[in-house]
Amino acid sequence: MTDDISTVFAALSDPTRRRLFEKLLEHPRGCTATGLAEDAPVSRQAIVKHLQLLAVAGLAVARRDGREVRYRASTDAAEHASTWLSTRASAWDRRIAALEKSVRDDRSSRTSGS
Amino acid sequence: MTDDISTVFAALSDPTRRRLFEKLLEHPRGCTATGLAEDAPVSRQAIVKHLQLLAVAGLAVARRDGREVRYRASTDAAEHASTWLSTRASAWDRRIAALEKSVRDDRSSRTSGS
DNA sequence: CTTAAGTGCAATCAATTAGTTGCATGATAG
DNA sequence: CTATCATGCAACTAATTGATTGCACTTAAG
Repeated sequence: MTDDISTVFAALSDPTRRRLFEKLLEHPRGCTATGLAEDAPVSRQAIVKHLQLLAVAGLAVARRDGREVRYRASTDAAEHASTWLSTRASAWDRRIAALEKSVRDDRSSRTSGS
Repeated sequence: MTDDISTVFAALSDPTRRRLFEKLLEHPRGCTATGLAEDAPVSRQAIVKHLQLLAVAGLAVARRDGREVRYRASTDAAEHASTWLSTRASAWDRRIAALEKSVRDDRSSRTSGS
């Protein structure tokens, strides 16, 4: 799972982490782990680990500011993953269309041949 | 993780599963677990479990055909996840633009006020 | 300086997960 | 019918993961 896109999908597969990511998206100035832990049902340490995972995945960036660490969202990885998905979805659509066309062609050639 | 989109991201977070998904995308007619296991480094049972996870996530559909079960790709879940990501990425872009604008406005008002 | 707030590190724990193996079941070709 | 091929089911293992707790470190505030 040391793969690049694997870490992005893994990070997003956890609801707590998705909620954190969305919290970060709402606050362009960034959030601290302690602040986020205040209205979360889990401990600060759990939040910290989630934020670090988001950072490793490229979905968040950490920056030290005095005695606090502010995490802010980063959308490059999200866009990359989104593209990965939509590329494959449309490749599938093309293949399905080609398959249906070949079925039609096959049927019409057999019809004309008989 | 019983969440809907969680299962999609979790399914895609595993490289073996992504490779299977891409194999399915290449074969509109579908593949069997046994066939896929032939050129995979893991056992048939491992493949079956991965395919079942893909199916639960909505990335694949299983259909019985005689004594074999053919799995074929399904892109609804992929498109849903892709949209989830791109929606948030663009929301972030809007917020950043608004923040930068407010910073500009604040600076110009202070400049004109002094 | 002393205190308190925010963070970092490490050990621990329960649950989940990717993988294996062995055997049972079901459908098809001779 | 029988042999065979593709699945299905179940038990088991090792590694990973989400979460906790306790304590040490650093920075700002009184």
